[in-house]
Amino acid sequence: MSLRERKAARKKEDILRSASLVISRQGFHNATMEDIAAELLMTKGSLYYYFKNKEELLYRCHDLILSDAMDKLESIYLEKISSTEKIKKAIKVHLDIAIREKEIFNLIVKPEQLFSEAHIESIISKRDKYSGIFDEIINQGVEKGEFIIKQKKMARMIILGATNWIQVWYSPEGDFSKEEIEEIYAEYLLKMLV
Amino acid sequence: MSLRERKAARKKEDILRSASLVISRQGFHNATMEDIAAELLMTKGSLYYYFKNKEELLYRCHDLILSDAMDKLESIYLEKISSTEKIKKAIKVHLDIAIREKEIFNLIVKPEQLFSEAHIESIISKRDKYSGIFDEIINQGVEKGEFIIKQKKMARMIILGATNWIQVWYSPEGDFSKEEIEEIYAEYLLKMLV
Amino acid sequence: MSLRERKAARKKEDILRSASLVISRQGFHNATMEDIAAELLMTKGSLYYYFKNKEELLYRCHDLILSDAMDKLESIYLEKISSTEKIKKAIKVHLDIAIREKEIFNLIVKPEQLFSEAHIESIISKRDKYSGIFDEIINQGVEKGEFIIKQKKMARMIILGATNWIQVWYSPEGDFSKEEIEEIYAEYLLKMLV
Amino acid sequence: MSLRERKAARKKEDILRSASLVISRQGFHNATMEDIAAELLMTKGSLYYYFKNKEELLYRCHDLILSDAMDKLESIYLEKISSTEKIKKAIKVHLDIAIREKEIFNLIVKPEQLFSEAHIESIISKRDKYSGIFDEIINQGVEKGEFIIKQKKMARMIILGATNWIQVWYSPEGDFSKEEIEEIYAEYLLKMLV
DNA sequence: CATGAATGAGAGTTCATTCAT
DNA sequence: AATGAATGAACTCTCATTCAT
Repeated sequence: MSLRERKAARKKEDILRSASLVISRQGFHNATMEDIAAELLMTKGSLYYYFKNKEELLYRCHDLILSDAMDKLESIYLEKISSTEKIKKAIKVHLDIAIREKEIFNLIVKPEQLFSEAHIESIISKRDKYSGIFDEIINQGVEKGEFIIKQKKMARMIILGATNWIQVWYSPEGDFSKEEIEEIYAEYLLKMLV
Repeated sequence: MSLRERKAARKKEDILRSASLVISRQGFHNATMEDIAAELLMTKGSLYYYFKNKEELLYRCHDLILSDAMDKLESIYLEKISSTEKIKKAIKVHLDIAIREKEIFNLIVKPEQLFSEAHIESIISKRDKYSGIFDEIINQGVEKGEFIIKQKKMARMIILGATNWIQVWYSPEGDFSKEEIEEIYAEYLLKMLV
Repeated sequence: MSLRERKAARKKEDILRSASLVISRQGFHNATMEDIAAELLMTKGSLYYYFKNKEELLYRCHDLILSDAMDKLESIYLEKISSTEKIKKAIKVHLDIAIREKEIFNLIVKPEQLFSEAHIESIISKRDKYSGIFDEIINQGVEKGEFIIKQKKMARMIILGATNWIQVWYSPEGDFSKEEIEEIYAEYLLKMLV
Repeated sequence: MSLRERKAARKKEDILRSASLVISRQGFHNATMEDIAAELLMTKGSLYYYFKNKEELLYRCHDLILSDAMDKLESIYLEKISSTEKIKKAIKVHLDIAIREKEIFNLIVKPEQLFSEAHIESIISKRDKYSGIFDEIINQGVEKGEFIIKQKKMARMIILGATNWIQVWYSPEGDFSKEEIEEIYAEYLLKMLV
């Protein structure tokens, strides 16, 4: 990759970061291209130099965060620790991202309302892959006898639902630190599995 | 209430129902005033006779559903049954509404993005009141020794998060009936409390 | 048709007329929706109440003029006169329209550049039908021995080309009146056929 | 002319050729500076080194082709052949260019829509000069008794109109070869003059 | 010389809202 | 009470043009 290309790649990332920020603040539907550009002191026209349209930009945004989440989750999955530890760590990581990227994470919820067919498939498949790791961890735990749960899919849904919800109420100024919250969530959700 | 007023009240309800329907189908951001009117074979201009603007309409819509949920929840709260039974019933009722009114329920999640300051306070207070009943049920359970849980608020958050999330994946064509799902959810979430 | 509908139909026609005018003045590519609306003292948004988008509006515009031309041409075709008279009259009518609706007539030339697949077929078929009447007149003339020409299609092309071209140079202030020009064109082009 | 200047001149020609190509393919209104540059594997910014803006480029493009046509037409005019032969040759040459440079030739039709006042005069004067040669040929033919036609200007208009029109329908895959078409056109249009 | 990047004006389109009838 | 019609602001997107490097 040449210097030029690296610069362009960096700029693209900057834009995605800016987009994430604006979206987190205003929600996607209220985030205009102008807003996103303004955040970077650019003009909206310039965005189109890097992304062919708004959907593409949003898609990349979404993809970036989901990929990042995937990486973290996968490396937990590969660790040599008990399933109990794995699910706890997974919950914490998921909470962490859900707090940081709240709006983007919401895109994962209803991609149909925002993305056209061109992207929807890829998004859903990535989302399923992500959930799949949770399933795997739960499966292993059940096999090893660490977890006692019959409806494994449902348990995963409960876990993801509960953790995603955190965006709604979490505030850095709250009574508990992020770490404390993560610890409690992990502990409580684990009670459900054992 | 005069006949005329009763007629108008009835019409307002019709509109709210129609709005709920359209919003559930398309999401709010994709539900135009025209869509809502069309559902009732009206024209969008007429809606403004009953509601002063779109936000007002959406607010009433939201309010209606939340009030309905409140009523159901309160009557459960007042029943003479164990806290365990109460929380189970509450979870089931909440799931029921979340499934039926998925899009409207989303409004509860982030009212700031849609509602202006005129309504936001009322919405949040109603939402808090609703959550408060869950808190009460949990509190009573703990006091009576039915539940063993320290972070009661957090537990409530987990319960509401998990149940709200159901809209994302529930489909009438799925492997489980709505009743089965409700049963499993109630059972699993209860494990967390005891 | 109710009064309302008649009014709306009339308005649509007004818009088409306005569009024709603006297009004649500025060419389609330079005719914006705003220009067209301004001609009628409307705002561009209103146009969308009557036509779903610019292409649709342009298509209707084009269709109106071509249909009108068709009617005139067909009635000439059905007259009980010699082929010589018919082709003369046809040429005059065509010149007449070409002068009046110069830009719109140009649409007939290159529909591909402006219309999407939704309309292109209908346009081409109408255009072909129009040319077809010229062909018929020529055919009949040849059969009856009035015309002596081998390449009938080519002759038709020459006639239409020559007459369409008139938009380029005709001016009401020129040396000849429109009627004189039509007479001369008809006479000269006829020489080619006999 | 220095080496540098010669190089620049050559490049300018390349650009004009490329522009002609792109315009022929897409029409001017759909031919962007980017398209033209891409054809030469350049970036659009570079075009501005050679031409001060798009209009200038288009003007030169147009000028090049018209000058070329002029040259060919003039040399025919100077040949020692009958007026009949001259007009035939002129028609064929004109058809040839009209087919090859269809879109550019269209510019000749309505320069007002594309060119600003800075160029319009020069374009019209060149166009008139071009037409003037046709007039001259016709004049000579009439003087020599080869042609019998009163409205000479009108006859020239018919000829140019008919021949320009060929762009609309000519296709290399058609029933007739280009040469056959040219022959027929020349023959038929001549019938009008004699 | 050439390019990558940025700009800004303007286009088409959507939609909540208003209002005379 | 209801509607048809009109409006205007906001949005996405395009593209000729500029300019530092």
